[in-house]
Order: sequence, then structure tokens, then C-alpha cells
Amino acid sequence: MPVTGRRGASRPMRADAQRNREHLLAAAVAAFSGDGGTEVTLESIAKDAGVGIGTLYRHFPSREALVDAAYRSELARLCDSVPGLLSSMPADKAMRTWMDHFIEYMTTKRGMSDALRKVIASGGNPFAESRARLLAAFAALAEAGAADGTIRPDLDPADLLASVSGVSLAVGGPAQREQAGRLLDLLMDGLRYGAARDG
Amino acid sequence: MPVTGRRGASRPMRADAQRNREHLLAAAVAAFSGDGGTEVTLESIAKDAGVGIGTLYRHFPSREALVDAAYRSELARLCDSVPGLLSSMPADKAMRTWMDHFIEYMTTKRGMSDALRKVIASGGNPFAESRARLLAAFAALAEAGAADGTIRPDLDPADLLASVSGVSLAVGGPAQREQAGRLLDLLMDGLRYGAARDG
DNA sequence: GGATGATCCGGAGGAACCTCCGTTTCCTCA
DNA sequence: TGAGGAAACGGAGGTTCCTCCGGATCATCC
Repeated sequence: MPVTGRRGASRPMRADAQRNREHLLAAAVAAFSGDGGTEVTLESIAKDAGVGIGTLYRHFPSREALVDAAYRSELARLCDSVPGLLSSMPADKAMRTWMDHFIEYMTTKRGMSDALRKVIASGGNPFAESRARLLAAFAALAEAGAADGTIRPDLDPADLLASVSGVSLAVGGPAQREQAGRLLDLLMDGLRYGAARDG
Repeated sequence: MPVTGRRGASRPMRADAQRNREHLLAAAVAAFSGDGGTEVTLESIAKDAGVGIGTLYRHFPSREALVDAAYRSELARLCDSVPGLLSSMPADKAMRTWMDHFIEYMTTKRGMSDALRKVIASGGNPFAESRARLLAAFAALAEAGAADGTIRPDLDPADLLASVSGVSLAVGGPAQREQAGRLLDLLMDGLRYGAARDG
């Protein structure tokens, strides 16, 4: 698989295309990191990257695709923290801690968060590029919990991801961090071993 | 309090304003009910109502305010069903059943759902007008559960509302109804009496 | 090196949202 | 009744998102 660019097993990306893609990504990271809260227009990113708006949209068909790509590495770091957590605490605590980090990440990176909200709002598949990675993280946590007996064994990683995204969507932003914590507590209470009852 | 229009204890709404408001509401209900899935522009609603776009925005400052007003009566019906549920089954089952209805409502009324998603995406207070009513419904269910011992007594209605909205936001639409059910099951497992554990 | 076709660029422009403010309509009070 | 002012109207226009397609650029093959 080529290092950059989404294409099947066809030809590698043309040189100018790859160059523009990198410029766009750099401009996007800079723009989204800038102070963290301001509105960022895609046109301004395209201008910063020295390309036309059409080029931006060809490489990143939607706003969230761009944001996703821009934050990919950071999100990778988040996912990579799972083994460390699992090695230092019981799986249920690791799960809860990691969820906190996830929410922290989502609510802090307003650009990311807004993009996720929008993609979910439009019914698309959120985290298009990163979804698999997140699912793997949740799966690891769930498996560890099933193994050490702290978490019920019948959980679907996709449901966990949906639940935690739901929490991050439901709470308005960094302001309601407290409420997010309570919602995660609630969720965890339902995830622990023995929580299931006959309806 | 006057029957229509949001105003404090000041003067009643001017006759033309009230007329226009009613026309807008009628047009909105018709538009949002039309087949259920098509995109509806606010400008078309204004045109149907025979008013300018500026008038629409004065009466309903945002899209969700209009949708909220349009669906108010239906949502009232949903909330009014709580006592009936509580009188015919234990509180935890009533809670779960009502949540199902809520999700059903949210995912079916695409206009409503999209509007909610958008208002949440923009960080506003969702259900601005209906929020109190929904909170009351959740409070009634939670209290009944605390009383009959099926639901833990330490729940905040606002958290319940946030959780269930989160579920409705997290699942893409009517398609993932099944997943929504699983998420609600998870949530319920956390709500039942005895679910809380020391972290 | 040069032709040639596939690939990519870029910005004009359509669609929708929302704001702003000059104009019009309505209510009040004498 | 009618004058005066408060309240509401309405649509032009700014902003952003995203699409579309003629023109420019690159890779390949001779």
C-alpha cells in the first residue's frame, strides 16, 4: 500500500497530487491547531496550502475527511495507549480511563469534534479512516475485561464506540465535562461483569 | 401567559405577527411531514407560508427552533404516555419502553432528528422548548423506579436525557435500530438498582 | 526529446444559511 | 379619527459549503 493517498492497488499518486495532498494536510493541521476554537473555513486552508478549493475537495471529499486525516496521528497515539493502561490496572478501570481520554480528546479538539458531529449528523460513517483503529482499541479493552472478569463478556466493540461517541455528542463541549464523566460512569456500571439482568 | 409566541409578561403579539407565526408553523409541519426524508429549505417554508425569510428567522431564530415548534404536540404526546406506562409495568421496564419510543420518535422524524443533530452540533441547547417536558418525563420514570426499587435512586434526569439523546445521535438513523436497542440495554443495565459499584 | 492521453488543477457558480436594515403595518392615545 | 411611534416585514447580500468542467500538467512510449 502506498504511504499516502487512498487508492486501491492501482497506480501510485501523481507527483503533483501527492505534493498538494501534503501541503493541504500541513495547512489543515496548522489551522485546526490554531488556538483550538476558531472557525476554520476550508477555503482558507486551501489558500494556505496554495491550492484551489477544488483540489482540496478532490483529496478530501468532505470536511471530516480532512480533519480525520489531520488528526490521524494524534488519534493513533490515543489508541496506542491502551496496552499501557491494561498493563497497569484492571480492565474495567482501564476502560473507564481510556474513555475519559477519548472524551477529553473529542471535546478538546473542537475542530475534530465538530467534524465528527457533522459527519454523524449527515448520517455518514464517522471516523471513516480511524474507525477500525478505534474498534480495535475497544476490542482490546473488552477482551481484557472478559479475561480478568471485570467486564461482561458479551460486548460488541462497535456498540462501545457508538456509546462513547454518543456521550461526546450529547455533552455540549468542554464545559459539560462533568456531565460527560457521569454518563461514562453510568455506562461503565452497565458494562461491568454481572450487570446484565433479564429484562 | 399568551397562547402563542415567546414573550415574557409584556404585550401580546401583534395580530399580523401572530398570523404569520401560525402560517409558518403550518407550512413547517406540512413540509417536514412530506414523505419524511427530503431536504427542506427554510426559504421554501417561508415561501409556502407567504412570508419573507426574515420573518421566519424572527419567529424561529434557528432551524431547530422551528422544527421543535412544529413537533411540539407530537412530543407532548410522547411525554404524556409516561403515566400510562408506569401504571402498567415496573418502572425499569417502563423506562426502557419509553426510551424505545423516544428513539423511535427521534429516528423516524428525520426532520426532527436532523434538526436536533444540528443544534447539538452547534453546541446549542437542544430541545430548547421541549427540554423541560422531557426532563419531567425522565424525572417521573426515575422517581417511580427509586420508589419501587427497580432503578437506582441517584440519577439525574438531565443525565438520562443526555444519554438517550446521545444514543439517538450515535446511531445513524432508522437503519441501526437494532444497535440503538443494544445501547439502551447497556444503559439500562447501568441504571438498575444495585448497578453502581465502587470504581 | 516530443507527442499523447490520463490525471489533476482551479475557481466560477449554485445552494442554503443567516443577518441587517430600510420600509411597511399595526396599535395606542388623544 | 388620525398622528406618532413601536413592532414586524421582507429580501438583498455576505458567508460557507460543495460541484463541475475547461484547461493545465504529468507520465509514458516511441
